[in-house]
Amino acid sequence: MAGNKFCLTTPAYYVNDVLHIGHAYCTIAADIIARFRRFAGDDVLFITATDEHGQKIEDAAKSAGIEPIALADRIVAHDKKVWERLNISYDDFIRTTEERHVRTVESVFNALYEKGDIYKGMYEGMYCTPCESFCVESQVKDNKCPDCARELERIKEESYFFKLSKYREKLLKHYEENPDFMKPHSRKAEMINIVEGGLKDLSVSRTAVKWGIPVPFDKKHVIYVWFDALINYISAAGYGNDDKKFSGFWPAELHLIGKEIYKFHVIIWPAMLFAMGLELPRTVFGHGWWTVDGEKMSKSKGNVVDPVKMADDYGVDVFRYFLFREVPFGVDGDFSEKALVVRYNTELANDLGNLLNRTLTMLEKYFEGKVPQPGDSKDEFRDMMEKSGARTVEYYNKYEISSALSEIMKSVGNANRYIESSAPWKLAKENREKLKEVLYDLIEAIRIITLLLAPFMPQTAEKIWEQLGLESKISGMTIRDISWGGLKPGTKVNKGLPLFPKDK
RNA sequence: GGCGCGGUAGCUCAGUUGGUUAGAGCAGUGGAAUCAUAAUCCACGUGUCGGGGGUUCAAAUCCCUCCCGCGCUACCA
Repeated sequence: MAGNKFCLTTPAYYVNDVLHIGHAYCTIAADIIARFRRFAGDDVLFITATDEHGQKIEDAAKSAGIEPIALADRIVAHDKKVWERLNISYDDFIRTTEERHVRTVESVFNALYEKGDIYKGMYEGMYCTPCESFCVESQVKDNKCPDCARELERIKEESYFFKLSKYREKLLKHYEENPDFMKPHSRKAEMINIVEGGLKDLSVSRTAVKWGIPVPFDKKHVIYVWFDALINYISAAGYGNDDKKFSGFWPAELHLIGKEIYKFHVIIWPAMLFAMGLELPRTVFGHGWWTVDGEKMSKSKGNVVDPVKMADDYGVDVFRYFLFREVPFGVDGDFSEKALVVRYNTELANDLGNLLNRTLTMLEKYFEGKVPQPGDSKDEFRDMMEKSGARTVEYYNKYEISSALSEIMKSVGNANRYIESSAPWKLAKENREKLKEVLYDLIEAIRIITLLLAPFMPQTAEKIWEQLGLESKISGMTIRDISWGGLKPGTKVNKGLPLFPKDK
């Protein structure tokens, strides 16, 4: 496992909108996995991106009275601050307006054109002149525009097409042979149906749009934003600009995305990669969506959750914890501050925070704050904790990060129960040797729990680490350090303030 | 319309390839304990597993059908 190259990505976020809980959710998930992979010894390339071309940006810039690139610059600066605030450890942040990306897109477009997988044709569709846009035909009723309800006309427009249809069988074969290509599995059937039902070639250029990457050999066309944006994954991985890097990091292990853009990532993008002769990412994981207090999130309702505000009000780690604790990773869920406060009080303050606090207090009280010499017998508690740790690692490996977190919290529960059943306060009077064993077990269990929890709550983990009195930095720890017995007897603990105070 | 995903305890949800009296957390009630942020631990659930039908020795789990909620339906992300 050690030394594996591990590339993972978030989507390229469109810069016409301010980041909300949905973007944060996806990026934090990627961050958790990236942190775990580094912990597991992998050489990680964690890529996030912004998608900056297209009609929407052009329009937004116009109404703001600035150039599109100026608008994008502004949003990008903001996004970077948000990611910093949320403790996102990305290795690369690529913008689709960057030179390295533009050149890659151009060369891909050229290559596919030469190969014949991109060809010039006519796009025919229902066009709404006032909206200046084509409408999705299946949504058109009575020849009226679904957006503005005005009359549509059927028009033809010159366009370049990507031969998506050519890759139908190859895609189906790939799905068949790689059961973990699409995760979670509940999203699979629909995609297979779509592909089986037949694929139409995809229009990949626009003449009405100005803000984008021009087709290299036909400048009146601009490359369709999706075709452009998807390529960010390989331009950031080094394709066309750093071959050595690219050969190490591609194929990506994981594309993390929201379910709304699943189709682009399991049908269109793989077909593009086939056309380029590149390998497909190992896994595309489509996570669910958040509602807020039971309602759909929307600007008009004014209930859009601002991740920075949540981090300010409750703490970054608490927010990160909640997102993956409340809802199984992959399905839809509901966000509410009320639920967040309940989890804070019960699980973080009462269970985890108090576990650390009571254990350190006993250590101070009975052993002057020094970790005692453990017994050499392998007890039931230790066995249980080791098994739980192994399960946690398995879940991480499968990207079932909510299950990983849930397993960690089970360990916390086990430790609290162990205190009750062994009653150290009695042992202090009756059985000094046994007391040593129990307290060593507890403090060692906390150390391991902290390592496993660190990808979710990096700052909290550091704080616990300090309180445990450990000299080495937690960031330097590896997966080998979760094996039992790593804590040296004699270590002087350093009890501090409660991790999760309850005066909220 | 087509395709897909859901409908399990008051609430939020787990339930792998069908198999002992259907589980967890939260909330509620009672109790124990005192190391601790009055935190912790234990005990307590007559749930039509959306409705109906079927397959089977056996179904929340497979098949059919109906009802309800949600999403997608391809190129203004």
